[in-house]
Amino acid sequence: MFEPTIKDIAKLCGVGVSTVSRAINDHPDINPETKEKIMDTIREYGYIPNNSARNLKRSDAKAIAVLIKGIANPFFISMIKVIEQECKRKHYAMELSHIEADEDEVDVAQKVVKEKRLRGIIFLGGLFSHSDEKLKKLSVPFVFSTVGSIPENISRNVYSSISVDDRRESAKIVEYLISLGHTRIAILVAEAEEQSIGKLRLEGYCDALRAHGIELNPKLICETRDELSHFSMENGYQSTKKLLECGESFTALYAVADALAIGALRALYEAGLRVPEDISLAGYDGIDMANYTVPSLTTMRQPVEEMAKDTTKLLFDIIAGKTQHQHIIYEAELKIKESTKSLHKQHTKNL
Amino acid sequence: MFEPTIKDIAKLCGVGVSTVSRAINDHPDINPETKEKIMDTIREYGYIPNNSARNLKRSDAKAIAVLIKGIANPFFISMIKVIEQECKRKHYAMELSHIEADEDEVDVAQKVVKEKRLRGIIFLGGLFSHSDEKLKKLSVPFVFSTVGSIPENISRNVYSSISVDDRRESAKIVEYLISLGHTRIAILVAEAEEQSIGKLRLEGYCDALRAHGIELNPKLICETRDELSHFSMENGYQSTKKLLECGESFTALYAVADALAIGALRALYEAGLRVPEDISLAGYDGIDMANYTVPSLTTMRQPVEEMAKDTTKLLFDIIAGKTQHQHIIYEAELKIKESTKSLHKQHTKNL
DNA sequence: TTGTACGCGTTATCAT
DNA sequence: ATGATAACGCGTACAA
Repeated sequence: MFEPTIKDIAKLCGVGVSTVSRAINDHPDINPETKEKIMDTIREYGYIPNNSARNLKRSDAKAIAVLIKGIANPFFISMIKVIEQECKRKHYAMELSHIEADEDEVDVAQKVVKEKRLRGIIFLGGLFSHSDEKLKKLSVPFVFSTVGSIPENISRNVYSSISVDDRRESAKIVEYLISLGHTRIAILVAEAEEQSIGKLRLEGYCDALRAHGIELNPKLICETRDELSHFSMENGYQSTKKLLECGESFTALYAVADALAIGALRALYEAGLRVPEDISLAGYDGIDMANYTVPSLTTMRQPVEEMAKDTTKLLFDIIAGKTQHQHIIYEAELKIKESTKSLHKQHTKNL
Repeated sequence: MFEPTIKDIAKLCGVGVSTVSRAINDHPDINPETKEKIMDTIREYGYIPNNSARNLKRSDAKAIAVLIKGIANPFFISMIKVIEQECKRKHYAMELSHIEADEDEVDVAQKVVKEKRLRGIIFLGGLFSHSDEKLKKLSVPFVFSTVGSIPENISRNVYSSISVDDRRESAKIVEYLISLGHTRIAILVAEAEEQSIGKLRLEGYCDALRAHGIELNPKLICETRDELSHFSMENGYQSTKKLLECGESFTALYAVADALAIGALRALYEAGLRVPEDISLAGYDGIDMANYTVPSLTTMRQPVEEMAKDTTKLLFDIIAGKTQHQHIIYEAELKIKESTKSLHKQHTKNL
């Protein structure tokens, strides 16, 4: 297969390479006829400009990159869609790139920037415990957006961030359970490592109990199995079974992710327990599916679309020099659905 | 911010550029001491090789690309994971790229190949109605893998494909419903355009009914709403409501995707209909979630992991010249769960 | 073992 | 309006 270059096309048309270049890139200073002839032969021979060569020359590319850590997260999918739309509106190209779990996001970012000459970066997911020094090496502005953890040591001037305060929001939903009269509240928590979102949500749970003088019962803290992927339904299912087997009684179960809650729902059903009559169940995230389970799931909804939109807008504003770096924290929204019930008799009807 | 090039590093170390190049690329013919010194200064100055320049020189990159059309599809996520693993095992790099709905996959593929000098391509999703002529322009082998439609006009020598015969498998699950004694079987179908997977699955439904002499009732064919995204739970929910409102009676409902079925499950529940006592419900796809609904969902499971694995293996084999192009068609697996029930009284206990 | 010099395919600058 | 040519940053043949 013959792969023509710009030179070949030039020769074929009997013109210089620069003329061909002008034709390709819609430059104004070219004779329409020449251009047409060139475009014809380009089509005929199936010429495709080499992007590497282009990027090599280019110093600026009216494009941004979105770097995702953890592509399995359904949140990111919906965020990407929104970001994509926003980029289109601004006539920016969007380069999507996937970072492996063991890769360093900043390193990858640097490479991509060099390669594609981008104007900015959006980080989706991943923890962000990088040193300021390292972050400063990134020559383009970037926004760290996550439905997940809020970074510590915020370096206000080095980058922007869009996040939800997991610990605080997690406490809120536990407070809600407490307000319903629950005191024996079990928690299903995955990946409780330092700085992880699981850990943060667990801390929120502890905060809420403490604030209401409810003693922490370690037996009610169910750390999900590490072999299974975090935040999977399977994991929620298995862990709930384990929790039930241990025999400690509880009236409410809080799963730190909706996916876990959905697995839990099934496990409770199989154990003959009715939700919410026997056990109240609450999730966290606000994924679409939570609306369709039977019973539908009480959860904390993270404003994903809004966050994605603002992330993009913020990045473009920074690129345009319209604003400094910002750190925006969103509130999640308590969505009360069918899976939770008050223990106070007089309230029963309202739920 | 100073962005050093290979020349800068060379100067800094007092060596030639080729020596630096050798150091970077782990060439054997270099003095270990020189190499160490070079690597040190590289670290110190934060030098990052420019990938565009590299790709420009390179003629072959021990890498493949995965081009996804429709990133929202949860299947692809699990397929990507598997493909990624396989690539790692073979020490191949994997370039993930996302094709927009309105983009031409072959065009994108050509660009990516030129840019990255890849050895092969995996197409995930998308219809594949490209002319042979166009396909031949792709200079590297490619495998078209889909849980979805099986391409017409198979050009056996131009490319490979891995697929499931949607029409046939769809007929199977309808046959199963028929075998349970159902004759008034409604279908929830999305995106019934020509050649789409929705259409194919609908045809399978028609095939099965016809084969059993059951007359097609147009009122029981519920085309989901186009405004909503295809195959979403919301769509399944809304469409089922519409179907129920139209008043036509049926004993079984077949949703051409599990996501639709999950929405349907909720709609049926809200209408006071019990599954499977009042209505049997069947899905298609075999997504993870189908196991956790209450009741769990009878569905046709597509062997996603296996397909992904074989897709990768096939591509590597073709690259290595070990095999010709192949067209493999997988069977889906009927997973009988709680959502379907026999109408024959004597069988009730078995379900 | 190391350095020099060329070329990869393109765009931009400068003449013409 | 068009063509020649110099970069862009890197790998590599070849010479040393």
